[in-house]
Amino acid sequence: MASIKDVAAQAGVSVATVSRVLNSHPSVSPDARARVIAAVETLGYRPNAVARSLRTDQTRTLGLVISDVLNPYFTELARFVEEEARALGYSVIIGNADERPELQDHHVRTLLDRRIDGLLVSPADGRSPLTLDAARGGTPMVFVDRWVPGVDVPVVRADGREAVRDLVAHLHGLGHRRLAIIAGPAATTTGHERVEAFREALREHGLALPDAYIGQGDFQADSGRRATERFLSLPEPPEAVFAADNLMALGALDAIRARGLRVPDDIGFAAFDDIPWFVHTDPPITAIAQPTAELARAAVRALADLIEGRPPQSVTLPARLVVRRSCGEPHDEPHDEPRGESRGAPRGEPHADRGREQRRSTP
Amino acid sequence: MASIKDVAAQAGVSVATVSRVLNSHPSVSPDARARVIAAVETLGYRPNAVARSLRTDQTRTLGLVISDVLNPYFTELARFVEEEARALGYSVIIGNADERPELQDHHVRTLLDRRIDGLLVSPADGRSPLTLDAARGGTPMVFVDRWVPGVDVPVVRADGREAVRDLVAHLHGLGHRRLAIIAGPAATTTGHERVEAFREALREHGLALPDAYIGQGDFQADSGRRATERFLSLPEPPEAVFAADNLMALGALDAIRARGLRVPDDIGFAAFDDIPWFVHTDPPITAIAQPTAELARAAVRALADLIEGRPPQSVTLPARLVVRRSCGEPHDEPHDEPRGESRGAPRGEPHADRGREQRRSTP
DNA sequence: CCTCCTCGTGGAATCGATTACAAGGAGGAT
DNA sequence: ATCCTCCTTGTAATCGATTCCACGAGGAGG
Repeated sequence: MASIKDVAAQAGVSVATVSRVLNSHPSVSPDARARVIAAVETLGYRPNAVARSLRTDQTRTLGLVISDVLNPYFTELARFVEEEARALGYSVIIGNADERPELQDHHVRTLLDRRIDGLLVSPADGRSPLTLDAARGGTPMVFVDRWVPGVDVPVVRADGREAVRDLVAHLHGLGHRRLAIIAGPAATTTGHERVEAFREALREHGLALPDAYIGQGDFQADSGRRATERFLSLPEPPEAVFAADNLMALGALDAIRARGLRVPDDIGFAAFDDIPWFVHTDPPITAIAQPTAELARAAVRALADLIEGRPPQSVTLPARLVVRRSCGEPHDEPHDEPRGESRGAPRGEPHADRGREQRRSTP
Repeated sequence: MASIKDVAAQAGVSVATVSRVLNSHPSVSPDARARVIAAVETLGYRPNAVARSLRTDQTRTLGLVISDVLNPYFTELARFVEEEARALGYSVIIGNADERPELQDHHVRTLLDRRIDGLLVSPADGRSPLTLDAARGGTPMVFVDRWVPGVDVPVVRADGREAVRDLVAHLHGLGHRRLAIIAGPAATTTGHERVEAFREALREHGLALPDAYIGQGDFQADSGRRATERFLSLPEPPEAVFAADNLMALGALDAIRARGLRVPDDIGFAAFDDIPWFVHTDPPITAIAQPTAELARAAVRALADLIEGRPPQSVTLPARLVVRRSCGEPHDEPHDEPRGESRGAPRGEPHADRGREQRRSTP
């Protein structure tokens, strides 16, 4: 592969001049510039990013460590992160922790070894010392979605408290009283925050959240399945189950279906994180949607600010409840309402069924 | 951040010795080795991968350019690719082309600039000259899933021909005669191969595939929606629709639902690519499943072979039909069969509903 | 006791860029 | 004509590693 020396030789100038042309430094004569450009063209030269990074001590690369690529929420996040980063002139390297702390460490280490300019982390485990060392060691870092309390790192996340309150009001309004939750790992903020928000919302309705109604999950489908099986085996099983992420929701649905039960007739159901498929499940699933694109953009901007020496901003955006049919039919709608063509969604709507959905802001 | 010089100074040896210890070169005295290791420890030294890459001319990194991260099939592929690569001592950088040729070019260029050791590509557009130039330019490359004919690059892919034939037999057996397909872009191999397989299978049953029954999609949900709307507006709409990937399937379901039609009663439905959610849709969707993990592993191994100078192997694995209920109830099963606990799947089954599924190999 | 090998070690070149510094030439002001 | 600027250019140092080569010490063999 051609190097800068080859270009210099071909253009009859020194490597310094070639470099100046490449970096659009002003003091290069039009003649030299033209000759360099021609040489670059004929040789098909592309600067070696590795060498450049070594010299300039910057890679124009961001690391993104997410907890689980197979989780559509994180996939979407990753996609928007890359988009915004590209707009700001950065590349993104994704590390998938698979909800395993040691894998998270592996990726953080690898990314640090590659001297990425900054790190976007959604910690699978807040206790990993490696990540915190990196932050203290001066690596620009921003937490997305999940964070670690007590560390001086900007946080970009969604606040589901209001939406959870709306959800509980919705469930309560439909007559459900025994409400259970499948929680994420306690080592993650999203793991216990969602439980606390749920517990608090229940209290507002004079309801308790017994331990038996808290399933310990790990944000993976299997744990949702197991927790739900346990719920259903209880002498007094819950009337509605709330899964704290969409993968555990998948597992929970598996378990409910395996029992031969029907949602919402036999049991109400809702999930955190909204994904396109929730419109097409049987029945469509009531979910709490996060503003993923905005989160991604805010996180990248905060990280870029940190890297480029501007003051970064922590951001918290509200999640919102999207009501569908998995908790029961709303009272004000007839049960066997005809579904004609007239109900078709207008063009441009991302999902046709959204016409039936009700969005809640505050009750 | 500490460099190799700092370690050398701390250990009282030269940088050469430090480097030898780091690369476990045999001729280092036990004493020196111990001092270096201690120095590395106290300084928290980690070798700079950028500098190392510049010198050794290898990055131990693979590039993976996929057509769309939001497509669960590719996400899964990416996950397994990273897993296998990690096992072989490589990192992976993912580039998401979003089905846009110019974005694919952007990522290929960026990855090449970073001097990745090899490239795994699922071409969004076979006509992109950049990718082919790279292949001819000597960059180790392997095509996954999609490929470009007439280029000397190993291909790892699934062959859906048999499974499509099984699907058509299944549809025919359920009485469907007017069958339509939502195709992917003609510029991709998977785009036209699936149509050809479908057409051929229809011919075996004496059925034709009129142009009106071929929807031109682009592997994105929206195109599936539009194609399906067009099908349903036909004077003689198809009795069953086959979507060539899971995202177009999502769009197609949106369109069917918007019309107030029911699957499978009003229209039969099937899709290429099986995803976990297909078990929980209304109704569960009959799909053609690809052996994603095996494809990913084979692709990474082929690429590693190429990089490390061994002869690489092209691999083609069969896809297989997974029958659920979206094409109609199988004749030999009662329609309103009771769903008791006895039908629950055994523990350990990834998805509970699989108990109901029938796997076909050949009709 | 001398020679030859082996082993451990350090010096220095190298990878491909960027950039500080010096130097040469052109042009304007005096 | 001389001096001073400004503009352009090249030489060489540098980033942090790896690795070739040379050198000295020490042991084996003659």
